[in-house]
Amino acid sequence: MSQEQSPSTPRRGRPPSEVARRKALAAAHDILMQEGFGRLSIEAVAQRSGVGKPTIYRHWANAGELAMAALMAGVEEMAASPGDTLRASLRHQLRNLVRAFATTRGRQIAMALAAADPGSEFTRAFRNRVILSSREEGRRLLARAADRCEIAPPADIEVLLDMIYGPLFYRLLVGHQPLSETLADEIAELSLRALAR
Amino acid sequence: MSQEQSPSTPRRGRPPSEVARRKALAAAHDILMQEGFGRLSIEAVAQRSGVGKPTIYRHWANAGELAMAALMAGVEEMAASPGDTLRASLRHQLRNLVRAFATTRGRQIAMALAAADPGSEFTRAFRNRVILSSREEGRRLLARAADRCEIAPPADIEVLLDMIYGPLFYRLLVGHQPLSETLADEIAELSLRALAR
Amino acid sequence: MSQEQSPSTPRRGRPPSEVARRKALAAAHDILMQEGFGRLSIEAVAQRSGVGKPTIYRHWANAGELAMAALMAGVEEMAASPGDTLRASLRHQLRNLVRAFATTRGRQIAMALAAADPGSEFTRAFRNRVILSSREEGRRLLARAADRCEIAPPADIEVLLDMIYGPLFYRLLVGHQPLSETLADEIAELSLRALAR
Amino acid sequence: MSQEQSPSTPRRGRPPSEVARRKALAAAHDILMQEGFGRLSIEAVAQRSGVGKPTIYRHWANAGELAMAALMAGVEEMAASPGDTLRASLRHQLRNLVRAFATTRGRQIAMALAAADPGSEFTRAFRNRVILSSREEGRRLLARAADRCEIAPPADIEVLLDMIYGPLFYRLLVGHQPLSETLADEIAELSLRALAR
DNA sequence: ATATAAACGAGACGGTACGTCCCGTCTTTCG
DNA sequence: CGAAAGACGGGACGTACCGTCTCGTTTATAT
Repeated sequence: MSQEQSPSTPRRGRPPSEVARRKALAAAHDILMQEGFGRLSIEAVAQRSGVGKPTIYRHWANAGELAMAALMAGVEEMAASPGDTLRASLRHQLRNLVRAFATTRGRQIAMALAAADPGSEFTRAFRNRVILSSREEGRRLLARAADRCEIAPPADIEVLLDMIYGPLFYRLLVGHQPLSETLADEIAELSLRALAR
Repeated sequence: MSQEQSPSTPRRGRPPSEVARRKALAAAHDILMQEGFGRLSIEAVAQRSGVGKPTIYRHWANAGELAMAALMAGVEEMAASPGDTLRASLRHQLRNLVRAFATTRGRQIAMALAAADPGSEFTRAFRNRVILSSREEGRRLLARAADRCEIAPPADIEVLLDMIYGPLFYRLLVGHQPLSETLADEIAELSLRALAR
Repeated sequence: MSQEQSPSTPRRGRPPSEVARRKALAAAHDILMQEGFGRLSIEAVAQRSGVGKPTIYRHWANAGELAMAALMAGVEEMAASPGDTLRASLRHQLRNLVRAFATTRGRQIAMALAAADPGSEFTRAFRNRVILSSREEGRRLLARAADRCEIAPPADIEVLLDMIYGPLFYRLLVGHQPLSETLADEIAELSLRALAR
Repeated sequence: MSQEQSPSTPRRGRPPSEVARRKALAAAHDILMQEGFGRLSIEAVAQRSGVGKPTIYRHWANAGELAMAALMAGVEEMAASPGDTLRASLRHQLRNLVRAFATTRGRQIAMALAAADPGSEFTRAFRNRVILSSREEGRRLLARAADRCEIAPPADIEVLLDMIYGPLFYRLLVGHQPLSETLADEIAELSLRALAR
């Protein structure tokens, strides 16, 4: 993995393919952050990274996939949200999410998702890892709270989850209101009220 | 339609052709429905409509704006949702929305919005007319219900509105669950529970 | 009082504006001198002169004709070349021609002629007034010299004239040698030698 | 970068396709002959030849250069003009030239030259190969004749050459007289008279 | 005096072509 | 062999002008 190279002979031998892959991803990420999704082209990535276009096409089918790959790379799996009560852990998770998405990257993630071929395998992976992982974490939080008899088991947990996590993407996409900590706290509050026995 | 002339504008020269504008919009709409947002190019619209490219550019700055205009044109202002109770009228509105967005046009609307320049005047108009008009109608419904003392005045109405209308766009964009009537009904139910005094 | 009418037309309505015609010509001339023949467009002339495009098209059929008109306007009919002998008058005329064509306008004249529709009435007029008038003057000079018995009447005067005036356009168009006074003098000299009895 | 290879074979990457180049040239030539210089557009050449526009622009900077290249391609270097005397060889060469230029191609050559950027490298090459090569051949003929003591060495050979070859382009461009064999013969005759000792 | 009518400027129209960018594919050379 | 470099046929971009066509506005006669 780490092909240590002597600094005096930088271009000796053929660079490993993993290096090319990473250079392409890094260049794609830079372009996304600096110029936006609309300016991300295979051509530009090849030029900026020094990786050949055919090599890029060997890894990703089109610019959309490359964008999703670049955006996925930077996402660390959201750690389980700590907290003694459902309120506390939900608040904690939502605040993290708001912080994560109220950035340039957040906007690019939404655009990449909207532009992606909805049926593609790659899109599904991106959706699960980047968009729906928090929703699944939320499902676990609710299940644990129900186990603790902190709440009644919700009738339609899918809709409830969408009401918790949907507003974030709604605001991110539509932009009528900012992604703020208040939003996170208030969603947690209202969700709990809807679950009150 | 409106023959009113701005009194300040003397309007020299040949006036823009309403016919050309409509032909371009119709062609754009057809392409969106038949081939999708990604295939909507000014070139294709010009060819299909018989309208010259410069004329199209005189009306819209790029393909995104043209798409939004075409999608906006078909949207009739959502009529005030009837119903004696908040529950009834909210259910009615949400079912209408679900029906409206669970279509090809719905998907195209989401993609157009995601791809649009967020700061543009045109984007703002599209957002307000197509995306946020239902949200404003919901605000009116809630206000009337509070007036009738049917519910307590909600603490943070903005977040509540996002929890009502956000899930629709969340599902539309992410596609993890279908836009169904059950969703509409369940959102209405849970929202009311969160508002219970 | 004066019931005088043009015999052919009663001339109702507003007469064509001589001012507009002149403004267009002046603007065309300026563009030719400053930017060259290739940049002369009806659009640019309309913009620079403040004259409407249709008005320009009422006077000239295309940019080429307008260019020729503008170039013709500045050409004063070459006065009869003075001189006691053929040598003197030919030298005088050729020096004048060299001076006239070794300018920006000279180059534009050649380009306008090359680009013009060879069969057009306008082109013929331009050719006769701007290009061939000097050749006709040369014909007169030769005839007069023959009358004076200064030279023998040339066998093929057309070819001789082309050998006198052709080199100017050859150098103008091809640019392999400059248009200089030496050229003028040498042409006169060699022509006389060819005519020596 | 410092490891610059020998200039003979430095070529990395896919080499330019000679086939594409030739197809473009052939299409350009056809258009010139059938429709004329004014109708030669890069677009039309791309369409007719099946070569992509960017590929055409990789070879030639604009339609003018492409036209010159197409016109140059068909010109076989004028073989040395045979003949025992200067009169014979000059006559022979001029008759060939007249025949070569009294065609559609001849007219297109004149127009291409007039429209070309006079300073461009390409224009210079065209001028030398197509326009001035005959003039250089004429210089050689005259030098040889002077060596043979057939004529006196001319005082200003440049002007003499222009008087020999200028009339052809003069007639070609202005069109007041046809390019005929008589012209060729008469030019030869008059030139010799001017050179008579 | 007041129509009437022609020419005016402005400017939008359907087009053609421009020259550029990027697509995704393909050759070729090199390490 | 795999990866770089880079040309290829394509297609769309957004712009410049083309030459034509309304518009509403002068400007001159002809009623």
